[in-house]
Amino acid sequence: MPHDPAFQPHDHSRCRDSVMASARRIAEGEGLRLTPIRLRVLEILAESHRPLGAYDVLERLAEEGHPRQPPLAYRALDFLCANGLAHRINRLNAFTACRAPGQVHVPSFLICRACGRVAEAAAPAVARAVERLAGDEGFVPDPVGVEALGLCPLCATGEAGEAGAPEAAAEGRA
Amino acid sequence: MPHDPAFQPHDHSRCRDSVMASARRIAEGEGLRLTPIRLRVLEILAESHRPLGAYDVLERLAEEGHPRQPPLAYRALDFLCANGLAHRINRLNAFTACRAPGQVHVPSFLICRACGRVAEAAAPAVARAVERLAGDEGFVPDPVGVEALGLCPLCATGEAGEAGAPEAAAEGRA
DNA sequence: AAGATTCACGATATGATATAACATGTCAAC
DNA sequence: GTTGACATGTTATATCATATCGTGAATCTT
Repeated sequence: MPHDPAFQPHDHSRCRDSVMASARRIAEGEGLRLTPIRLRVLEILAESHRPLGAYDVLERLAEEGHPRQPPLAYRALDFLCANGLAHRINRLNAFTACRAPGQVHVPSFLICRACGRVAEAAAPAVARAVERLAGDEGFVPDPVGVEALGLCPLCATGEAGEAGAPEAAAEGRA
Repeated sequence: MPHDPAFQPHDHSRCRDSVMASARRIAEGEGLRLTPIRLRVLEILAESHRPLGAYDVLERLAEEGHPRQPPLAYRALDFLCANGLAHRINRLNAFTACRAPGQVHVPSFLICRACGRVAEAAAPAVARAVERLAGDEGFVPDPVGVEALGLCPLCATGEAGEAGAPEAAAEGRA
């Protein structure tokens, strides 16, 4: 049972640092321009295992002295998503840092509807199942991920209280 | 190769009628109140194989003399979705009539990014793959469907022109 | 180094999607 | 015929996203 760190207590600063290090490495390799704002936005996303809305990100930026203008956040988020450093979760209109940049290209998400945390996983079996389904219809699918709502291990067992884990209040959108 | 009707030329009035008949049957069976507005909204959705935004629906209602107030559309859409007569496609912020009400409870969608048409299919293999993935994490998923973007048979082969099928202009959002 | 090019960012405005809140109407049960 | 449940009317606002144009900094070219 390889519990995803997102659903276990752990040291956030470590996974944030790991995300940032990967991002820098990848940006270097691909010649991406990781400007201060883009870096900071990625860091903001990486500091939480809960997806953040564009306006949540904007709010943080504003607190740090940036102008409170939506394009500021959307541009950075679009850039990060386009380059595989972050993902958009349509179901939530929200964004999350990619936890395995450069590796997982078609992420699936497990979204806890109680505490809001999200785990990212490669799900080749899901993609295969979709391709089989699509093939029957003559449909040619782009790479497919899935956004699965449900209960994370902590909330399912009530260990952490379903209303939200201790870190909930401090960590982004409820 | 059981091509989905959504991706083949066919008589829309027939599938609309079939959807409406099923809806009435189900509503009767479950004691749902299919009011005129709800019926009309379902019919509007059923007349197209392209999903419609809430404001598209609202526009049609307005043309028919209803007030142009968002809650009018959202209430009907929410009702239809809650009772399995329509589905929301998060990826598009749009709605589509359920093509198999009472049968498919966890629909997957094949969304053509060229012509905008959407086919609905049961995809138990997808759900199983997600459940397996989730199980590894101790995550308990709600029933899962997938919203797969790609090219439908017509657009993939260029048979119908990728800019949109003949019916495109007449039928809802581009 | 000067000029050209590219692209990130600043700034304003607006568009698109969705819901809160409260009032009114309708119908059926009792 | 009153009550209660629920659908709808109405106003206002919240939330999410993009168009557009100007400015400035970095890089490229010569």
